[in-house]
Amino acid sequence: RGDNGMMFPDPIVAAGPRSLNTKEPFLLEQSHAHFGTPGLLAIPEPSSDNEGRKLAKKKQKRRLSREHREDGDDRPREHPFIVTEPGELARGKKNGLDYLFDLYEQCAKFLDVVQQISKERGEKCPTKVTNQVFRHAKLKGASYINKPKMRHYVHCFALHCLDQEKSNSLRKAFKERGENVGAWRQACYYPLVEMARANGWDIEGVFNRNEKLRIWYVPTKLRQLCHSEKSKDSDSCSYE
Amino acid sequence: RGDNGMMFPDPIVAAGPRSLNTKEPFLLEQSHAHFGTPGLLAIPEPSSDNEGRKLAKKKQKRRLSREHREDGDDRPREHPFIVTEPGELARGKKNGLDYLFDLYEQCAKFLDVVQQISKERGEKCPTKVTNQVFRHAKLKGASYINKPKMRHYVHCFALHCLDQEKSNSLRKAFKERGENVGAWRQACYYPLVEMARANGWDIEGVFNRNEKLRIWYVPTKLRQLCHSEKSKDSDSCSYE
DNA sequence: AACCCGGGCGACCATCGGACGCTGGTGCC
DNA sequence: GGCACCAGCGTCCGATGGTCGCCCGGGTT
Repeated sequence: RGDNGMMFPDPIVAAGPRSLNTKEPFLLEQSHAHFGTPGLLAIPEPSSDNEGRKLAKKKQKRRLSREHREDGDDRPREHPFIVTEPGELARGKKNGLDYLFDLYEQCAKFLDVVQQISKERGEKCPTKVTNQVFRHAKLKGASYINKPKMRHYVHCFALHCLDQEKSNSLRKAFKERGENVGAWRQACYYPLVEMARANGWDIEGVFNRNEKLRIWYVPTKLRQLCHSEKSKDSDSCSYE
Repeated sequence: RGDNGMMFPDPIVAAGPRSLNTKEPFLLEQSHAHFGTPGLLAIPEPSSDNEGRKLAKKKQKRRLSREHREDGDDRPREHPFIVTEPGELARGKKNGLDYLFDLYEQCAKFLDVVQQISKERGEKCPTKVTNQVFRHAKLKGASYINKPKMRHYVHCFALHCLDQEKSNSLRKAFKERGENVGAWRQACYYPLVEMARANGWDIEGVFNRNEKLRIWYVPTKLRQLCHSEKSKDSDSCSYE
């Protein structure tokens, strides 16, 4: 279970020092100034502004941003994932699946931090990995984490959490066959659908019952897959 | 506890038959045509369109809508609430607080229906009273239910759920003093803040632990109130 | 009838969850 | 070096939660 050695290539600083981080309010002083008697109702903090958000000049058709990238922060994209078996380090300019799954753990940690902060500030406390968490991760320098990527592989991580055994053998099989990441990713759906079937088709519940999965939204595709399989089942024994 | 007699004026049809409801897909046929082997992945239902949504020509600056209301559906606004004591029927063109609280029960029933439907369709299942629920209520003819109103009085309903006793006496007191609804509404915050204090300031938890409250979002104002009261507390015994 | 108080709820807004597809990195020949 | 493949993730989109304040109903004078 303790598979968190230094087997990962990328700059995993995981919530490193509050580096290049402009304007983090971070528990800005704001109490200490209680107003009059009905002060209970005189709520201050009008612009609590959850962690540095953008909102700056966003309507200027950011169409152009792609071409010339004037500024110097031109981060190269992450290396693509390849199918690796458990414990295997990816060779060349690739990332392995252990690293992929570690990203999910990192997100969980970022969520913890965000929850802590929002609790201290008396704000709504997220129970899932939300935009806010991705924003926070980026702010803390984990620029290699982003929403589309994490959402893309959620169900793969789900299989990894729910049936380590099956997940591992699937990885091995697909690696041997020389399949690409896309194929492996697709294949991860099937065992999960079976798991849902065994649990009365309550895929939401399957996620929620698992400590690490609870914080991830059930992917639409997986939910739909479960739904159509369920319909297929009840079709064959029609008029139940 | 069984305060659901026919003491309410409005047309409570509550979730009537699937009436004037254009294009309800409702479990549209879509299996039966399993594609090739990887057919499990060929998900149809591209436009599931959760219950009749509007989206029609919305960007035509509906600024003008208020003036002339051309069409005939000019529904008059609901009668204002007045402070009534438990069991008291409001006189004149007013609505009483028992009726207000009944509205919350009706929303709960609408949520049930929406959950049932979304489960049948294999869609995301709401756990709270969302926009979708309000939309459904309107669709079913409960046009007297609307989001701003329900959100406005949530904390009053919360007090009613969590401490019937205190809620009742507050109503009596404010009625006697001839206070208006706004004043009563404001007063409802204080007992709730005390309840939060007694529960480690976890107002979210207080809501979630109550069967009927669980489905309502904690109002921002209440959360902020709890937060500033908590800070006030820890201030006085500084450096704890 | 005229006035003013107070509150119902239409309409708006920032942000959210979700998804597509362009761009360009990568390995192979 | 050139090319074809494929996947990372910037960017967009409809819908959401949340709120403000306009408009007008209603009681009073």
